[in-house]
Order: sequence, then structure tokens, then C-alpha cells
Amino acid sequence: MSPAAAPSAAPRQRRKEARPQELLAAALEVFVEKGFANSRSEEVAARAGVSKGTLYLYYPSKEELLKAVIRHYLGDEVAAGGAEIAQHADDDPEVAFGVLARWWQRMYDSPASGVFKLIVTEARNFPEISAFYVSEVMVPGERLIGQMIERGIARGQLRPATIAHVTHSLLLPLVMLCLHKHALGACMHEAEDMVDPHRFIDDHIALVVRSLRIDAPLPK
Amino acid sequence: MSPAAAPSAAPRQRRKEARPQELLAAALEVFVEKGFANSRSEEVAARAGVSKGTLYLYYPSKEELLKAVIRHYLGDEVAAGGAEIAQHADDDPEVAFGVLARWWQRMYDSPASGVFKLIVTEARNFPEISAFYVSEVMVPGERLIGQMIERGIARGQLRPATIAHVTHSLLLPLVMLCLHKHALGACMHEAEDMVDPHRFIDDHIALVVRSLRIDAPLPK
Amino acid sequence: MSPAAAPSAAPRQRRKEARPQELLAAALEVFVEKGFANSRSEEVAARAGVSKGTLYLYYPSKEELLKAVIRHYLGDEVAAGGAEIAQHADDDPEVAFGVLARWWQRMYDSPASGVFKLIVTEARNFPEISAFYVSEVMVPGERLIGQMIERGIARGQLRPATIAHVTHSLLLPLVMLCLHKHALGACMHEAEDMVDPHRFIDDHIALVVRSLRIDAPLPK
Amino acid sequence: MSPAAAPSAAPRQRRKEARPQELLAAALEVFVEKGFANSRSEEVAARAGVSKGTLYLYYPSKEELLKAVIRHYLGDEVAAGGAEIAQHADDDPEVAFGVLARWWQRMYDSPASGVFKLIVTEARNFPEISAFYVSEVMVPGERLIGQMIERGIARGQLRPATIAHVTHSLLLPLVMLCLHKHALGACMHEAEDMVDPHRFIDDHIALVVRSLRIDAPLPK
DNA sequence: GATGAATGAGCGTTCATTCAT
DNA sequence: CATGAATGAACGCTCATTCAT
Repeated sequence: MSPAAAPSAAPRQRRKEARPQELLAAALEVFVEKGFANSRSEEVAARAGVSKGTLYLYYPSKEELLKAVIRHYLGDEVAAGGAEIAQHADDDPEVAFGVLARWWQRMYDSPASGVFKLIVTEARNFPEISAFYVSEVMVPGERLIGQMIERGIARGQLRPATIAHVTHSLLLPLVMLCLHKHALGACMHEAEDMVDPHRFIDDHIALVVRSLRIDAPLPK
Repeated sequence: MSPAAAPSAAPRQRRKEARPQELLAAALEVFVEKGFANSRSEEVAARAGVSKGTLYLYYPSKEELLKAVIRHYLGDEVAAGGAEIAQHADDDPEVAFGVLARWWQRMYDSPASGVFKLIVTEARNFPEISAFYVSEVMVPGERLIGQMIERGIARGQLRPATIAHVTHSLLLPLVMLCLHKHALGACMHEAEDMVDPHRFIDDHIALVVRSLRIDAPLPK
Repeated sequence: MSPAAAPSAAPRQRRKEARPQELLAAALEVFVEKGFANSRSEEVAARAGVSKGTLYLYYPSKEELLKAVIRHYLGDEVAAGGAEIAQHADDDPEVAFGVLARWWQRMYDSPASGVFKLIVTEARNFPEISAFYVSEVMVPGERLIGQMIERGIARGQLRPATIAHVTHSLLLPLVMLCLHKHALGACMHEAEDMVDPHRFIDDHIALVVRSLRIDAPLPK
Repeated sequence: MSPAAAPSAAPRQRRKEARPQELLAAALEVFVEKGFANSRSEEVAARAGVSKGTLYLYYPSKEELLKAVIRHYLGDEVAAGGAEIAQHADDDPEVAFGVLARWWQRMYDSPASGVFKLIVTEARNFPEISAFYVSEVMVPGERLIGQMIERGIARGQLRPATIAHVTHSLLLPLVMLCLHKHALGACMHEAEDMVDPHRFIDDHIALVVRSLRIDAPLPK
């Protein structure tokens, strides 16, 4: 029945409740695509299927909308994911890193991957956002990975190493992959990019783990 | 009178020749700091010590200025550096990767490191910039590293691996480090960031190489 | 409160529909007064009683506004008038030229008379405008007059003559009168200008007709 | 020897003396072509073969340059021509009007014909120019023609008529022809314009005279 | 609530004018 | 005298935000 957009199937009441989420999704999309300063709030509203005025009924300004987008996509989705990984932190590294890989693969596939671009772009313009990201996402995230590695070292499965460095070696490419998806990746021809993201995530984590494994190398 | 504020010390001609470079440096600074769309051309001019109008004597529009910034800092500086690395591509991996590390350390220290942020931020808005970066920087750069690794494999010094993946594992954190410097890094207190960039560059490259070394692991 | 300054008397919808016409009228006024290049779009808006931004809600640029002004005041008003004259083209020259005279008298009195100044001023800057004027106004207008004269000749009421020249002798002063109204006429004291426009229009047309009448010359 | 522009053949001294005239000629050209407000003083300078700065050595501002252009091309050239016509004012109308026709033909061919466009365009913006034109050109010019006609009437060669109207019928098309040359005429294809200017000038004056001739009309 | 017409501060760009060389 | 680099006021246009309907 509904011609194109399924949402019209939902009664008005449901739509009204879903509005904030729809607005956040539309805002994420536009902000990531064009950059925050270059995004017109009218386009955000249009993509959410409402008028400009309605946007301001839910968020008092473009800047507050940005903050809400970031809080939503980092606070809820990432935190939830972090908890999942934390559950497996005590498992065998093989298993724990597998969980980690699958989490990043889902993150890469999700529109939420765009928030990293927003963080990189807007961190200096909105200190509040930086502070939120650092304290709520970066520090806990790095601590989580750091603990996984420390535990592996403690168990004698991994060789000693500078935790912070290894953590960065592990995570930075995964973040960068998400950035790439929404930056150059979005304007390259399909065939130009030689790397399959999911396989790269697996391979990269394996590469880092391999370089850390105590029993790994076992020379010729 | 005051020695510092004596522009008359620099004769007109001398200033005129230096202007383009000064403007590019100022533009890089402002664009990286605020984002391109959020930068006022007057601020670029002011940081270069000239008036708004003067900027337009050298670059016909803000957009052309951006392209010139990117061409200059990627085309000239990076290309020159790439040549240096290429010279050592045939040396022992240990040496070659050492040259690579030192090149990235210089890049990180230089303001040119900011171009990576511009690329990530503006790629989708300026396809011309993406095309330039991909064909002039990304592809040659990845090919260079790829060849270094392939040569190591051919010599039996490195184990076989998916070149593109390893290349990304090696390079993405270095790029990300540059992004970080101009994004979150610029709004964190000194002590908050646990990682020394130069040491991380060395460690990270070593980590990747170690995971590739045939004889690498060498137990505790 | 004050009856004059009660814009709320006009409901939004009503205003919106009237806006384009109001803006065109204001634009004609300002463009004719100051010249297009010398007109500030803010002044056009102000004379229409709206703000700068509102102008751009209806016309995408100052140049498009100019084109719309010319299309409106020539396309609509002139074309309509042309049809009226055409109806009388077959009547006795006396009658037909009388209709013509009254049409030019109304044109002179109307603000639309200013478009001739715009055409003269802007023809070279906007070829599109020239083309429109030539094909939609000048050529049909001259043809109309030309046919009136040819018919008079065919009937033996007027002596043979170079149609194009006579047409110009007839029309150019009428156009020039409109130019004068908005040029020098607008900055001369009332009494300085000795000529009453309506009477001149009658007299001029009579003068041209008299020189054409077959029964007029009668050689010495 | 001189590749394109003959003036370089003239020694510097001569050029220096000729400068003001060259600047006025260049200014007339550009102002007539683009309109005063739309003309860049740099282009005027360039067409005169000098730099922007030099222009300001001779005329203190763009506005003063405009006034000088108008004073020069109306004051000198027109006044001189007026005197010539005045000499023949007492001759037979046939002769006097012949002199008038040849004067307008020369005016039409000369770049000076462009001043009429400047007058029409800028009269309202520069009252000083209007006043000059009215008192130095328009009034004397109309008086001259008026006297020619009055004399013809007094001699019984021309029938009585409203002098001011006849004068306008005679002159306005000639002025309009000059305007046309620099407005629509400049952007029409050769063949589009059916009228040969010189022949039209002759024909138009003849048409007006014919309608005035005492032996002409002789009603039924 | 929802709309979208209206506002006006803000910024990119131009160009008349100045002045060190 | 002549130059052309530099200036900065001015103006076209955009878009976040408001508010009458």
C-alpha cells in the first residue's frame, strides 16, 4: 500500500514517537556526507520527511542536533557493544578478539560508522564533543582492549609490550577504515578499492595478535 | 620602529614572491583547525598578515585555495619524501622500514600532517581532490610499501601475506595518528594522551614487521 | 494599530501570492532609477516592504530578477496592448493611429515605460534580454506598424514609402520619450520641459501621417 | 615596426600629451559598452595602454573621468558641430537641413555617438551631468533647430506648427538611432537590422520637412 | 503540534583607490 | 612620472532560526 516509504504504514502516533530517532538518522547521514558546517538543516529535515520547523521542535539548534547525534550513536550503540566485548574479555584471546572483530564488522556496516568522521571533523570546534568522546568512548574502549592484552600477557599467552602502543596499533586501522568508508571510499569506483573491509578487519586483528603471541612465530 | 613589526624590512618584491607560500601555510592552518566550510577567508588572510583582498590576488576563490593547499602539501612535500623512501626500497627491510619510520615522524611533526584531515573532511565535497589524492598519493604510496613487502617475501625474509591488507595495517595507523594530532589531540591536555607519537611510529612499524618476519618471533 | 502600518491586515497567503508582483514593481522602479548594476538588491526588497532574504525566496538572483522584470512588463503588458492595436489595424488610418496614440500615452504614464531604459542600458550585458526584446517586442511591434502603413498604401490612402524608415520615424520618438521620462526628465524642473507628453504623442503621429497622406503633399 | 598599435611610433613626449585624450577615448568605449557602474577602471586603463595607477594621475576618480568624457565628447565635438549648423541656419531649409543630416551622419559614425547612451543611463545618478547636458547641449541644440524652423515659417516656406514638438519629432529619432547603435544594434546580427543609418537620417529629416512644407499638405 | 514564509547576521568576492617602489 | 601590490568598504547571496498560521 504505502508507495515508497514504509513509515507511512505506521500510525501517526508511532511516527511521532519515532521522530527523534528518524531525525538523528537523517542528521547523521547529512552531516557525514557534507560535513557539519556544510549541511543545511532543511536537508536534514527533508531526509527525515518533516519540515524545517519541525526539526526545531525536537532540537533547539543545529549544534544541539549534532551533539545529540554523537551522543546517540556513540553513547547507546557503542556502549552496548562495549559491554558485549567486556563479557568475553576473560575468554581465550582467540575468542575475545573474534568477538571484537565481529563487533567492528557490524560497526563498519552500520551508518553509525560515520560518527568517527564527525568526531575527527568537529572535535576542535566543539570541545564538549571531544570531552564526551574521550571520556565515554576512547578511554573506556582503549582500556577494554588494553585489559584484554594485559590479561593475555599475565597468562603468558602474549609477550610483554607497551599496552598503549599495541592498543593503538590494533584500533587505529579499524577507526581509519570507518573514516575511509565515508570519505574517499564514498567517491571511489567499486573496483578501485582492493580491500574487502570484513576480511581486512579479521586479517588486521590476526596480524596484531600474531605479533604478540608468545608461541606464535616459532622460527624455521 | 619596533624591529618585529617592521614589514618595510622586507622589500615589496621579496614579499610578493613569498606570499603564495605564506598564504598556503596560513590556509592550511585555518582549514585544518576549523574545517574548510567553517573557515573565513578573512581569517586566512589575517594569519598570513595581509588583508582579505590580497588573498584574492593570489587565489581566485576559497575553493581554489583549498586545492592549492592540498596540491602543495601533498604534491611537493609528500612526493619528495616518497622518492627518498623509494631509494631504500631495495635495502634490508630493517633499513627500509627505518627510513619509512623517520619519514612519518617528520611528516607527523610538520604542519603538512594536517592535509590528511582535509582529505578526510573534503573528499566527498571536492571529487577533484579525491581523484588527486588517490592517483598521486594513495596509490603510489601503497604501491611503494607493497613493493617493499613483496621484495622481503621474495627474499625469504618475510612470510607470504595479503599485500594490500598488510599495507593497510602498516599505514592506516600512521595516517590516523596525523588525523588525531589535528583533531582530538589538539583539544586534549598534554598528559591525557599516553602515547608519544615518534615512539609509537617506531613501535607500530616494528609490530607489523615482527608479525611478518619469518624468523621473527624469537621467543622470550 | 495604525491603519496604514497594519500588514497583519493582509493574511500570509494573500501576501505570498502578491509578492512576486510587488517585487517586480519595486525592482523596475529601482533598476530604472539607478541602473541595474548600481541597484542594491536590499533596496529593491526594502521598497517592496520585505527583507533582503525574502527577495531570494522568489527570484534566485539579481540577474534573474531583471529578466523577470523585463519579461513581465514587456511580455505581458506590451503584448496585451499590441493585440488591441492589431484589432484596429484594418480600420481607417485615422482611427488606427488614434488607437496607437492612446496606447503610447498609457504606456508613457505607466511605470512600464521604464523597461525601455532597461533594454537600452542592459542589452549588451544580457544577450538573452536583447534576443527576447528583438523577437518578442521589436520585430512584432514594427511589423504591426509596418502593416498599418502598407495597408494604407494599398488602399491608396498613403503614398508609397520605405516602410522600415517610416516605421522608425514613427516609433523612435515615442520610445525616446519614455527614455527621457526616466532619464533627464526625472531630473529636470517641471517647467524646464516645454513639451506635454500626451500632446506630443498626438502631434508626432499626426506629423508622420501628414507626411504620408496621398492628398497631402500635392507638388508645388 | 610597431607591431600592432601605431602610437608607439610616437615619441614618449607626444604620447604623454596625448594621454588624456587616449584615456577619454578608452573610457568612452568601456563605459558605453558595459555601462558606467559595470566598468572596471582597470579595463579603461588597459584599453588606453596604461596601468591602473596612471589613470589616477590624470583623473582623480572614476566619476570625474565620466564627467570629463561627457564634457569632452559633448562640449568640444558637439559644440563645434553646432556652430557649423548655425552658419547655415539662414540658408534655404533644403540646404540647412542637409547640413544637419550630414552632421548627424558623422555623429552616428563617430564613437562620440555613445555619449547619448551615457547621458540616458547616468543622468539620474549624476545631476551635474544632467545640468551640463541640458544647458550646454539640449537647450542650445533644440533652440538651433527651433530657429531653423521658425525662420522657415517666417519666410512662408513652412507651415506654422508647435516648434517644440516638431523639434522633438525631428531630433528624437536621431538621438535614438545613436542609442540603438550602442545598445541593441551592438548585439544583433548584421542582417537583422533592416535600416541603413545614413539613409534613415536623410529620409527621416525629409519626412519631417515634407510634413511641414507649406506647399506640401494642401488639404482636400 | 506542524508548517514554511520571513528575517537578518554572516561570509565570499569585487573593485575603486592608495602609495611604496 | 608610471607601476601594480595592497587595502577595505560594499554588495550578492545563504541559511539558521523564528513565528504567524
